[in-house]
Amino acid sequence: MATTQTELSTKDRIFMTAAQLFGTYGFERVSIRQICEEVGVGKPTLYYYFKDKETLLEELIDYATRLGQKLLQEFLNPEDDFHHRFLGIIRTHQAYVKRYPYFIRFITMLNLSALPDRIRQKMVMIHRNRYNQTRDFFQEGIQLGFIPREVDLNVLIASFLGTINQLVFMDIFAPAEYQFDDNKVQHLYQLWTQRIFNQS
Amino acid sequence: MATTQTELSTKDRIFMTAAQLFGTYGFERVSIRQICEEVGVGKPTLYYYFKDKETLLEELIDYATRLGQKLLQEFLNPEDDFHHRFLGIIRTHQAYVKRYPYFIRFITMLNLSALPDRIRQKMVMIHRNRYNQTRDFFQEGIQLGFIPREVDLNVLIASFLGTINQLVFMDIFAPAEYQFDDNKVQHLYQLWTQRIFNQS
Amino acid sequence: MATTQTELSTKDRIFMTAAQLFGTYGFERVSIRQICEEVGVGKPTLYYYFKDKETLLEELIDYATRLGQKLLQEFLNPEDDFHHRFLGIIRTHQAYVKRYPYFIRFITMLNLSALPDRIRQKMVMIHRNRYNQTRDFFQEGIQLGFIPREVDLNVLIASFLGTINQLVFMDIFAPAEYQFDDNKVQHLYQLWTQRIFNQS
Amino acid sequence: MATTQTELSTKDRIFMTAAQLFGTYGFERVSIRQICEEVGVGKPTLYYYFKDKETLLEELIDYATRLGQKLLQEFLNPEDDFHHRFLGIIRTHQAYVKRYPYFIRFITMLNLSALPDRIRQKMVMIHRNRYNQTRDFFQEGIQLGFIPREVDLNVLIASFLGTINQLVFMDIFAPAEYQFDDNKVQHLYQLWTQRIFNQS
DNA sequence: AATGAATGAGGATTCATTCAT
DNA sequence: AATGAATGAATCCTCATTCAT
Repeated sequence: MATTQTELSTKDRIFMTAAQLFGTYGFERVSIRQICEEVGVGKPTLYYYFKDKETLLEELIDYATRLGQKLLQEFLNPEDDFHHRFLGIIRTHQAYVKRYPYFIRFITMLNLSALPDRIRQKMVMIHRNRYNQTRDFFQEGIQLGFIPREVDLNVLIASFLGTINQLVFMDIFAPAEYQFDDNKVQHLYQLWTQRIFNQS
Repeated sequence: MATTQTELSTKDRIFMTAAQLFGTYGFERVSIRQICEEVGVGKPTLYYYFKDKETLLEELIDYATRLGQKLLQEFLNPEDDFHHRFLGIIRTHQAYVKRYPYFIRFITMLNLSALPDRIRQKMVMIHRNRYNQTRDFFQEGIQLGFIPREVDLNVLIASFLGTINQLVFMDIFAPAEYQFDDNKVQHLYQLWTQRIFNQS
Repeated sequence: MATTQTELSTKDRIFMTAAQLFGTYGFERVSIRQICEEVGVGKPTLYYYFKDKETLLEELIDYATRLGQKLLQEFLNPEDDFHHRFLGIIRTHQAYVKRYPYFIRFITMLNLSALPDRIRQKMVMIHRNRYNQTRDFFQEGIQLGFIPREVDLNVLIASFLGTINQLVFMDIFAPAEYQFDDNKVQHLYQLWTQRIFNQS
Repeated sequence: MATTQTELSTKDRIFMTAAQLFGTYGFERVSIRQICEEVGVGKPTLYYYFKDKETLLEELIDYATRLGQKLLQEFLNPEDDFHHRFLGIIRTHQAYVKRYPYFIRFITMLNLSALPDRIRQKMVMIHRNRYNQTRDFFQEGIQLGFIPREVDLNVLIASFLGTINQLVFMDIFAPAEYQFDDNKVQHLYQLWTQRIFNQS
């Protein structure tokens, strides 16, 4: 019995369905029953693979995080110059939106306040890491002279992360009107390199 | 028995407590029982004032929206020049964070995907309005020559809204580290006026 | 609307039904649903009166304990002489069996090993208290010269408590054959006073 | 690979683990999963050896019963005189407690009321047999003149069985304080031979 | 002799909501 | 304006058990 590439194991089907449903309706509004019905298995099957609902969510978050890291490795070459790496970061996010629409939706729609405590703290850590990585990157930009010293670092980070988040959000939210496409990537890149960063 | 300014009616106590709890734990994770226990009334009392949980949420959203509109009127003088109005918009958001921390928390933390349909559509409208208002404002900026024509309007809007959202989010979320204070307002204003907008 | 003496409140009906069912099938084998169906109320009604299943059990134990204490006060006059008090203790147990057959069954059939931890510890305390009270009583008997000094106190206590327990158990268990009746009380009393205790 | 005396077959390991767990937590509170995890095998393995949970329990009971019978044969010599046989019966129980603490715990803690019907009836038979054997023994004692005729036979049986049960219970339950040791055996024997039985 | 994967039935508990008072 | 008592429907989760391998 040959298994084609697109045939998913029961566990993976549960995984994907959960990502989709959590991303669509939110963690609280999706019941175990709903997931199992969608997948076409009994509830105990889900519990065979995942300790509980919270753990399922946690594994999804870990998976989504790993996806992001892989993309980052793909698009961010440490040996590139500052501008190229900046572009790489933007492209990473765009690629996430385009390649894994379910997972970006899932992770974007996760509302901190509506999560169990343990998960909430995990998400806090993830946000913090992203913030710190961005800070380190921009600090290097300052030292390299690409970023004017009078610009407030925190405001700059908020501007970058906020903008990316917003573009992702709009793509997810109203894809008919606002695609996070190459055009947007280019314009965003130009806005920063030609306006915000110093011209060498 | 005199009623001092700080004594709230039962209805208002329910209202405020709900805002606080929804903002802290999310709509789904707060039960009617929890609200009533916090307020110290029986559940039928809540239902005396609000048709159901959804309606309570809706009224909270309306109220939060009205708060925002009032602040906008206070900080945005239509007769001011473009730059001042731009600053006014930033200040409106900052004022919201500082004056009504419960409500900004409540409205920011509302997860689009986790809401009942009717409410969800209401939120969609609110987001859309905010987007359109921002677009109109920037279009005026383009016509007035403050904004370079080669900048993509959608990217610009995403940059502005996303940045503001991010600053609000950080203030709510890690107030010890990232206050949305006057300093941030100034730096954000300078970033846009000195870098992004054209220098006249 | 006159309420006769035998009409029980919903809470009391739940209480009594639970005692009966727990006594008959054991704590674990009785479901909340079963209790509610028997009483004719919905499950949330039970939870309105009792925090959870464990608490219901605990309140039943407390109630059964209080019943026993009341009976002890009725049958054990501290001013009586040693022999009469000894008889009083036996009579207390007999009265429990006859007056509150549901509760004696309930409390007798509670198996230590099959209980939630907290309840288990509570039962341990109850057993210990009963043991200590019996020990104090017999120690007085030793000092008064009714009990020969060469008898081991622990063995004596075990003999007394064990015998009483066995008589109760048999009455509950095979009431058709072994009633814990006045006849049994008399014979037990005579066995101890004429054989085990010293003859003055 | 040599199998030493202490290495148990998988079936025996399941058997012993079940005895221990049932004795500790009660039949109902121990799940098949728990047993299998403790033993380190999958659930189907258990079902390979035992038809179902009820059967497992039944086999355990049979085994425990056989253990008791063997001990009885060891300690009760039919050719001994009445007093020695009486001592033998006490010693049998003591030996059970000391040699097979798991099984005595298991069998003592089995709650009649909380068992499946078939098992319950089996236990009823076991209790009844024990009662009848004790009755036969004491009846012989009456005929032999060791037991005064005015003593009620049922009360006497209840006294003996109840006392033994209580001593076992205390040993199981609070082994630090009340060991069913040789000292207890001696004192119990003396209490009956010197006080309750006739002095020849 | 043993297992990974699956299931139907049922467990305790909580939800938003309502009725009579 | 407020409450005590009650409910149907849903929640997450676990149970004993089985099938194909």
